[in-house]
Amino acid sequence: MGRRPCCSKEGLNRGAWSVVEDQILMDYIKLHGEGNWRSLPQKAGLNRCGKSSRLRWLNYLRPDIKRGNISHDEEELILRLHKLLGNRWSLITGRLPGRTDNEIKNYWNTKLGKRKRDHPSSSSAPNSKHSKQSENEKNEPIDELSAGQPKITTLVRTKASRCTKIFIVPTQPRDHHQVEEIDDANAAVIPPPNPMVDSLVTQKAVESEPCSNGLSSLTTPVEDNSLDFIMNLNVGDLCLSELLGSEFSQLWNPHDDHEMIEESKINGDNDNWLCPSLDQSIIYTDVMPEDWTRINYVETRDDTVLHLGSLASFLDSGDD
DNA sequence: AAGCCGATCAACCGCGATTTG
DNA sequence: ACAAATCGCGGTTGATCGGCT
Repeated sequence: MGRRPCCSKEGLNRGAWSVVEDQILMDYIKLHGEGNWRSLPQKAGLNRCGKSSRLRWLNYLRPDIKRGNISHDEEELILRLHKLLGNRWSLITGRLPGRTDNEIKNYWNTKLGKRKRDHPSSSSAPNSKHSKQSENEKNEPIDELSAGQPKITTLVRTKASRCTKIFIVPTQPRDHHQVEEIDDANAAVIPPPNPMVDSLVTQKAVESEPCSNGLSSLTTPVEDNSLDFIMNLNVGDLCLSELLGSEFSQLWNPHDDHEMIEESKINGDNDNWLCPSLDQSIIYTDVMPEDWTRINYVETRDDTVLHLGSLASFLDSGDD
């Protein structure tokens, strides 16, 4: 694929931006909007390459950028999201309105990463030029999602995939170890794109490595307790990212099962239901809304299993 | 005062992904 | 279907600053 270097032109300004350059760029974008970065500098009368202009705008000049120190809450969130997502700065930034990925990345590398180094008992490895990560550590978030949960021996990945099945636990005890297959026709999903989280974390399926909570394969019922069972729900093209873009703490709250599920039967002309906690994703299934709160595992298309309960408690807790 | 060093952060670079023609 | 153009991301660099000797 042919690809010209961005700044092949000789004589372009480089390095720090001057006040005048900033003003020119801001004025131009105010008038013409963002985009067309390659041609923007020429049209705006800037002696910069498009890439540099874009970066300057996104990381510094954008009006919605939040200035000032990272708050304690933001820091906590960064720590938790980094555990979850690894060095997916753009995703992490998506949860921190007004912050830029560059800012969060720098903050991590200089403050949080250093702190982690100083306290090696903590989970995430730093990623700094002063202390390079090993290949194994690099970009690989640490699996602490199951902290406080039944232990699952898993590898956490930040790889996009789509979920194909959801395992849920019913409110009322039903036939023990019952497995239901939902008709594909009732399993279409039309989720809107979620700009906040477009990727996800999956946990490697544990087919050959039974974990303590009893999940040993995708077809073997979970045995959290004697009343639990797995409903094998085919949700078609449900993108797992939509699930992950939702509030798991709300999705998974065993003490407050029905809170998030409102009267949301769609149109009243079919048996499909909207799960409001899934970031307005519309999920058409035969499953009654109350069952959504007990989603326990999501199996993805690449045979990985996401343990939603672990994620929920992880996102819910402020602990390390 | 001068030099060194570490911390910080804006900016650059390379590359994969996506869009466009 | 393909190539080119563009975008966006994550890793890295380098200028600057402040503290220390």
